[in-house]
Order: sequence, then structure tokens, then C-alpha cells
Amino acid sequence: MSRIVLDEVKDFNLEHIFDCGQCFRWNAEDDGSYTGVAGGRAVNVALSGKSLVIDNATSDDFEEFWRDYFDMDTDYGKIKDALRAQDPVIGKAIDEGEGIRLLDQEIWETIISFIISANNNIPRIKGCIESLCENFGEKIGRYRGKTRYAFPTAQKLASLTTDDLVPCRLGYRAKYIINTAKMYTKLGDKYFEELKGEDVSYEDAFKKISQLQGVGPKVANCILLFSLKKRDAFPIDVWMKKVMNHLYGFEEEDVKGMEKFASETFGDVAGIAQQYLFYYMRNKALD
DNA sequence: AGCCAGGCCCAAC
DNA sequence: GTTGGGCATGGC
Repeated sequence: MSRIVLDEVKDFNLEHIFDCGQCFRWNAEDDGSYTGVAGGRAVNVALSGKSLVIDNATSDDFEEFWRDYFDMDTDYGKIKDALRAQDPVIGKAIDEGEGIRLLDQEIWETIISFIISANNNIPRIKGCIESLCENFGEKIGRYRGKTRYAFPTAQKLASLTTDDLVPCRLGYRAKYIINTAKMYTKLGDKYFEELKGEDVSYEDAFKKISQLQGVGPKVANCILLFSLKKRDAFPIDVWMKKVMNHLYGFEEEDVKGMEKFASETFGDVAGIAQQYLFYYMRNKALD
């Protein structure tokens, strides 16, 4: 079984990366490593000292997929310094989740995952997604004692009815998923992939993604941030409302004010700031 | 037991 | 353009 090792990894903490709410298919092992599936590849990721070990991956896999997935070519140290310099308050949130990185996730999977996330809790979101994969995803093979499945394709989900999705316990989201699958296959992969481009603005991508059923402002911002490389996207959910109230004194209903503040203070890396803040609020026992 | 969860849709202002 | 009720399901 192949594995690859990267030395001298910086600004990289597995718990911070996988537990900051951006992804749902990674699970911690007893030894602190994480096992998950992305890009149709099942791997285990471990950090030993400053070395990142990706098990069940080749160097070709790394160059083709994992390098971008883990955003290895971005200097988070520089971003964190800039955020601290810009705002005195965010430092303690950064301290709490200093090893967060924004994963570059697949668009289709991210769209569906965050439609499922609406008015839902994280353990149940993960369960729904795994169920979707086991029922309708392509079998990848056995790895570490379990059969692993890819995320189901848009074509596959577009061919289903809400009755087919009953075992996944998606509730009222099932029809959104099927309608969005149909819309996605109609528009085509390319339509969405192009939204990743630096020449596509946040506003343009936001409007296009918001056409999908089940995608409101919050979900759209998550899709933009986690799969369309729009690092200025600043998703505001109930946890963000809490932390923005706690750290900055915003009224929890003042979403507009929070967005304005984020844009003015954190600028084109507002989404990265958002990740530190979200992680801080969810994991830190507040005073 | 009852409130809540990474909100959205849709109708009614 | 904004506001509010309704919403499947199950975690805690």
C-alpha cells in the first residue's frame, strides 16, 4: 500500500482543518489521524511532527488532487499575520484554530452537502451524507476495514425520486437535492467549474449559485468559500451570530452589519477569518 | 420532553 | 424588499 510523506508542513492541524465545519466526510481515528474520502479517493491522513503522511495515495495522486485539496501552496502564516494586524480581536480565535486551512472541495459535493446542512446539526449532516454515498455512490473498495464509497454523481441523483431518498432521512431537503441535481446536470459541470476562476467575481458566482433550489444566502456563501475559491465569502450561521455578538458586540439579527464589518476589516480573506471565528465559537468554552 | 441545528421556501405584506 | 410561518429529522 502506497503512502506519501510531506516534510516541514506549516500551519496545518488535522483537528482544526476537519472540525471547523467545512467538510463532513472525515472522521478521527483513535491515534489522532483522520480517514476520509475526497475526489473518489479513500485515504488516511496523519501528522507526525512536522510531517504530513497521506496513506493510500501516490505522488501522482498528490500532485493531481491532494496538493490543491489541502491548499498547500497558500501561506497561511502570512494571512494570519495580516488578520491580526488588521483587527486586535481575532487573535484569540486564530490562536484557537491556528492550523486551519481552507480545503478546495469539489463543487457538486459541496453544493449538496450544504443544502443538507440547512437547519440541521453536524452529526446528522454527516449521517445523511454517508447514507447518500452508501446508497448511491460508486464503490471505491475496502479501506481500513470498511467499504468506501464516492460521493454520488449529479447524474445519479438527478435520476432519482424523493421516494428513493427516503432511506437517507433527508426530510424536506430531498426534493431540493433532486431538483438541484437536475439543474446541475442541465447546466453542466463546466458552467460551475468556470465559477472558480479568478476572473469571476464573488457577486457573479453568488447569483449563479443562488439559482439552485435549497441554496439561500448562507449555503451559497459556504459553496463559494469551500469550493469556488471565493475567500471573501463570509457565511453567517447561528454560531457566527453568537461569536460576532460575543467578540464584536453585534446584535445577533444584524447580519448586514456583520457582513459589512467582515468585508471592511478582513477584505479578501474574510472567509478564512470566518473559519477561525466559527471554530473558536464551537470549540472554545467562552468566559 | 422540548428546544435546537452551519436556513430555505413561499406567501403576505 | 422585508418579514414570518412552516418545515423533516433526530442530537442533546
